[in-house]
Amino acid sequence: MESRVNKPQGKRDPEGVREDILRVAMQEFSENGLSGARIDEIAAKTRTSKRMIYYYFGDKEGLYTRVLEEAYRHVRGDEADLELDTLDPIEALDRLARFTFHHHRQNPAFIRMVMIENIHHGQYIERSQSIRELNRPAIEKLQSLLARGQRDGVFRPDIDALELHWQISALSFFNVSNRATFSHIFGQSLWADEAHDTLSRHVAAMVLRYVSKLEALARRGDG
Amino acid sequence: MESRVNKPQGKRDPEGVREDILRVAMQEFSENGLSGARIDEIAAKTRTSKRMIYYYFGDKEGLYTRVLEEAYRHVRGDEADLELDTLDPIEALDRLARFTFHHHRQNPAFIRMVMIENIHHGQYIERSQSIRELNRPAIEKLQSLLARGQRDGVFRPDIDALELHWQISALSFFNVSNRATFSHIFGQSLWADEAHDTLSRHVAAMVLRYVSKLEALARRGDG
DNA sequence: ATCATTTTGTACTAACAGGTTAAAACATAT
DNA sequence: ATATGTTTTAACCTGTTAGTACAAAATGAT
Repeated sequence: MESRVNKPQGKRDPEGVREDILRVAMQEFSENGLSGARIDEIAAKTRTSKRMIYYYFGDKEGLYTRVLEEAYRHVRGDEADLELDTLDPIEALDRLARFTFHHHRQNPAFIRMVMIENIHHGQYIERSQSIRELNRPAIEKLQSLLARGQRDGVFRPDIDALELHWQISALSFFNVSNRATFSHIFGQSLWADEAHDTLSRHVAAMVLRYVSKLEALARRGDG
Repeated sequence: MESRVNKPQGKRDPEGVREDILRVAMQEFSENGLSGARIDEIAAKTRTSKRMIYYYFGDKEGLYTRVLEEAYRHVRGDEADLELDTLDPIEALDRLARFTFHHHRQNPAFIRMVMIENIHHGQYIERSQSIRELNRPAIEKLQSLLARGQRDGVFRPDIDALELHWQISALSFFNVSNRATFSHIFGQSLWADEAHDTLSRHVAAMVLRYVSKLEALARRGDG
């Protein structure tokens, strides 16, 4: 999608090589896991050589760690453009929930990297300060959204922003992460294209119902 | 916990050996994944030898598949004793949600096996008919619970049992599966022992609010 | 011209890891 | 006892894989 802007005319392109390696490595790690991915396979799919992987990233774990960071960075970038401040709190929360659900669904490689990292008990993410800083702002935004809704009297006063973020994440993440086992057991119906919208609406509804005061719900008259 | 009842006095004990292997293999696979686990390591931790693993399970994938089945079997066994039929629908759903949340938290090895299997796109669970049959009844029970609540006029009529099961699972699963990354980014607060009860209550509340008619909620007067 | 950085290429290695060979010990039925 | 199938032991084999050694060259900035 977003390729580098200033490609050098000469034959050297260190940044390009790095990015090429990272792109291929993301593909391979997210598909096969840390121990499942093969350095030789990654090397073969880049336009450079195995030697360069070690030159730039040291070892397999170093490469994996950089890929993990890159996955978070790439995904959190998109979330900035939501402009929730311009909407009233209910609209904003509805939009946020649907966006998160949709966005996770669009980024299976990211989801898989996070799954893999959790299998490893988060031992590589622990080395990364930047990932933490990348994600914190999401809570603050949600916090201020909640505060607005509480000031307006439409949201319950005892809702915790972190917990709500957790709930939205859970519903959105699981939809991608557990699709294989869940749909083997219970069928594909929830993942048909038409069901996607429905599910997304229901997730948002669940969140809004949880957060809203009863009066506000009754006023909006949904069930 | 449940060890074999009739241990033979002689030196041979095929069933015991099988179970011993499965127990150790579950430990190793759930900890390290399919490609991360080591047959030699598994063998070393059993009271038998590597050769016996191949004798009983064919190859690594065969062993993994049996471990996966065993994980589902073990976990689904506990869910039968809930006796939801004796409670009124609201109580029953509350209890089901809390139980699921708690139960997932008590069985991290199961959660990890499911995560790992999803990383493999469910290619091993696909071979197992039994796992499907183990899980289907859960939906039927939930379906009849919903029907009761709808008959009583306390639940909304347009709630889908499969979708609701999915939602409860998502909230309960994510709590275990993503603990490492989530708590690295946002802190440990949601996983403190005291927070467990709170979170569990909130998950149940979220589910009940989603499912209930507004009148029924107002009558119960919770916010 | 100098010099650090980046790239290429090949061959190698040492450990590892999944899987096998072959034969012995055991249990049981006849 | 002997025959027969099952379970267990111990040593062995082979392909794979992360990572390196070594050597040299192309490039770009100063």
